[in-house]
This record gives sequence, structure tokens and C-alpha cells, in this order.
Amino acid sequence: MAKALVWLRRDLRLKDNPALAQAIADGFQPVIVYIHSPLEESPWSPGAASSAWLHHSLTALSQDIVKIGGRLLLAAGGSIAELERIQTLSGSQALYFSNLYEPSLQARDALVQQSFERRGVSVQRFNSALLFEPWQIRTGAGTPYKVFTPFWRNALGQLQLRAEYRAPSQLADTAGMPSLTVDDLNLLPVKDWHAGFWQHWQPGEEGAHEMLEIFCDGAIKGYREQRNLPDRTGTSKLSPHLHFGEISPQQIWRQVERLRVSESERDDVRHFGSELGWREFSYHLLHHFPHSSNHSLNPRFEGFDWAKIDPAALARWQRGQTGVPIIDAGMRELWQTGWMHNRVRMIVASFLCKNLRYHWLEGAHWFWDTLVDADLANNSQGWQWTAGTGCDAAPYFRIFNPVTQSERFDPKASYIKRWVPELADMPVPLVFSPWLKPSVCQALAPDYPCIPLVDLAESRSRALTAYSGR
DNA sequence: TTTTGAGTTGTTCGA
DNA sequence: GTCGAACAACTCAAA
Repeated sequence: MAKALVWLRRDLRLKDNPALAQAIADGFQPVIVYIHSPLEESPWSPGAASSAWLHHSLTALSQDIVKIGGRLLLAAGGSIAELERIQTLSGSQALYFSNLYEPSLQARDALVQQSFERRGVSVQRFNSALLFEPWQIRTGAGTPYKVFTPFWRNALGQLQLRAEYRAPSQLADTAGMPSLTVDDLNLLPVKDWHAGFWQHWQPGEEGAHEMLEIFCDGAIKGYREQRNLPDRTGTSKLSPHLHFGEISPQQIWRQVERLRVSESERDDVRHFGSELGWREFSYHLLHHFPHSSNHSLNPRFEGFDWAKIDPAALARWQRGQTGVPIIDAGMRELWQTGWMHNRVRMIVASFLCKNLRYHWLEGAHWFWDTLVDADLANNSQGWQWTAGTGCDAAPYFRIFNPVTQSERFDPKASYIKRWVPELADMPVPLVFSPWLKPSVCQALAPDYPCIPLVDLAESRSRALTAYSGR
């Protein structure tokens, strides 16, 4: 029986995988390949947390493939050379893969396709990561959207749910073919800082579906309100699974649609859907504005008066030692679990870009290295949104007050106290702004910085001045 | 071409 | 405590 290469990248799943399914439908025995080629993603080669996730995800995938009698072929190096080597060795007659959308990878994939087709090997590509191809949604004038609401309205009108593609039951026999092991890829960081991650996460297809089940049984009810409260599981926590394609947005959408819900819960579902919409919008923007991962989208921010980086101050933000409890809680949750609640991401980002007035790329780089769900489109657009440099017509005066935000969204300070245990004995509401009573702070939390990195009111007004000129 | 309505997530201040 | 106004002006998208 003829063989075809199925090149997996960020679609690390067997179910609902269009490339895999089509290869089989076309009568081929699939040879499943993963090629580790981080340099091709430069300057956004996967960060440390994300690489650690990938290690576990590939391990899970490899085991899933063994269960159906196959074998995941692993390689490292230049994608074209490795693919050609494996194609020749296996005698594969076609190549199937799903699209990626980062500018450098789109260019690489185009070269792969060219080089294979020139050698007479047919290539088929698919959309498996998004509900819509980024170029599919257009304004009436044929231009890309720059505002979410009309983008999503248009997109929803085009949404087509398809049936789930079945997982393969049989794969090509590749027993004699050389392959690296997952360990050979050196994806785990040298330091064992990620060890605590895995009590929170189960990378891989099975873990992804469990996470979706948990969400559908629980947090989706009341999502609209609860998703803003960082001390509970009010969000889906599907972001890393989605990033690596361990589950598809189509699968999620179908599952959520099937829920029997009340009228108000339908509103929750709609809100959750629009969060997936934001993911689509980020990819739309990155595709149409490929410089937006490295430059402010709004050209007026060329030459903006960002503050000079003070490495010691930056380090205090990174390690959760700013003296502003909600900021420190978020940054420590990130460091310890590889993830941070969305509400808190906005607060810490606003603090960095507005109160410290550091360039959003500083924050984007730190998130890139420490988030297990680091995703170029989402990360870039998210940071630009908070910094006010993106598409959104953000009023310059939208500056989060970390104290107000923690009072509103963490009223019992349970989130703060979970991640900043030094503050366990500090009463509400002092725990939201311990610098107001330095002597009490010193007594109750001697190890906590009782003088904040910056004065909130003062830095806010400096930011207002800097931003109002734009 | 022109017009019109609208734009994720906020804060502060004064009545 | 609650509420509305002010904080600017601009760009986008569709009619």
C-alpha cells in the first residue's frame, strides 16, 4: 500500500486532524513525522516553558501512536532536508500538513511545498488550528479588519461546523526507519524550574479533552462573570492545548454547542465563543500585519517615550517582588505554573507598560519564555492591546489600578495569598496596598517588599502625560 | 463620496 | 455607598 508523509507541527493530535484523515481518505498509509527546527521560527523560537510542554506533548503523542501500532518519526534540523530524507527513505508519494501562520513559518512552508512539488511529490495543506483562515474574513471593501466586533460578526456569519475527522486505526510500518527519541530533542530546560508545572497540566490529546470536559461540566456556567476572578477555575485553561493543536477549535465549538443550557448560560457560551474569536482575530492581524510581533501596530508609537530599562526593576517585576501584591501574585503564578489568569495578565502588563512605561516587547519576551501557552499571535496582540499600541482605539487614560482591580476581582485576597504566602497574615484591605502602613507590613510580612517599585498615583499621571500626546 | 454610529476588559471625582 | 460625567480625538466599517 502506498505511503504518504503526514508532517505534524502544531496539530499534535490524532482525532479531528484533517491532514491525517485526508491522507487516509486518499488511500495512503500515513507516516507521521515531527521535525524539531526551532531556528526556523527565529526570532521567536519557542521559549523554555513552551518547549517543556512540547516535550510532554510529543511523549504523549508518541505513546498514542504506538497504541495503534505505529511509530512517530522524530527528526531535528532543517525541515526541507529532513522531510526529503524521510520521504525518500520511506518511499512516500505525497506530503500532507496543516497550516501555520507565523510569517517566518508561512515562508518556510511555501518553500517546502515548492521543493516537493518540483520533485513530483504532491502536497496538500489544511486548516486545522483555526475556525477561519486568517485571510478568509474580509471587510466589504476587501481589506482586513482592524476592529474586533465587526470582524467577529462577519466571521460568525461564515462559521461552518464540520463533522469530526476520525482518528486513524492503522499506520504505515516504519519499524526499520531511523528516528530520534523525544529526549534527543533536548526540549527540557537544564534547570528543573518547570517541575511544579505538571501537577497543574497534562499535556497531550487526552489531557486536552479532559480539560474541556472539566470546563463543560463546570466553569462554562457563569463564565461571563466568573472568568474574571483569578482565584477560581473560571476559565477554560485550554490555551496551551490549543496552541499545540492537541485539540481543535472545531472540536471545542462543537462540544460547547451541544451543551443543554438555559437562556443565561447561552450568554456564557456566547462569551466563551468570542474568546475563541479573539484568538482568530489575533491570527488575522498577525497575518495581515506581519511586523506586529516586533513593532507597534499604531505608527504613532514609533519613537514613543518608553522608559529606559532598569534591569533590577525589570527583574523585580519578573520574579514577583514589586511590592504590589496583585502584580507579584500573578508573576509568581506564571513562574510556578507556566500560566497566568487572563485578568491578571492585563493587570501586570498594564503595570509594566504604563506604570513602569517599559516597551511592551520587554513583557512579551518574558511571557514568551515563561508561558506554556506562549503563542505569537495572541501574545503580540495581547501586549499591544494593553500597551495601547495596537488596533483597538484604546483611550489613553485606560490605565489599570492594581489596587482597585484586586479589590474588585480578588475581594478576599485569596488569590494574592495563595501566590504570595508572605502576606498570609495581612488583613483585608491592607493586603491590597501594604505600603499604606509600612510598620504593620514590616511586622506581618518581614520578607515582603513594603515599599513598592513605583508610586502608583505618580507613575499613573506620568503615563497619562506620555500617552496623551499620541 | 459622505455620513454615521461605534469601539473588550478603566479610573477618578464630585454630587 | 452609588452614579454619571469627564478624561480626546480618531479611526474603522458599513450604510
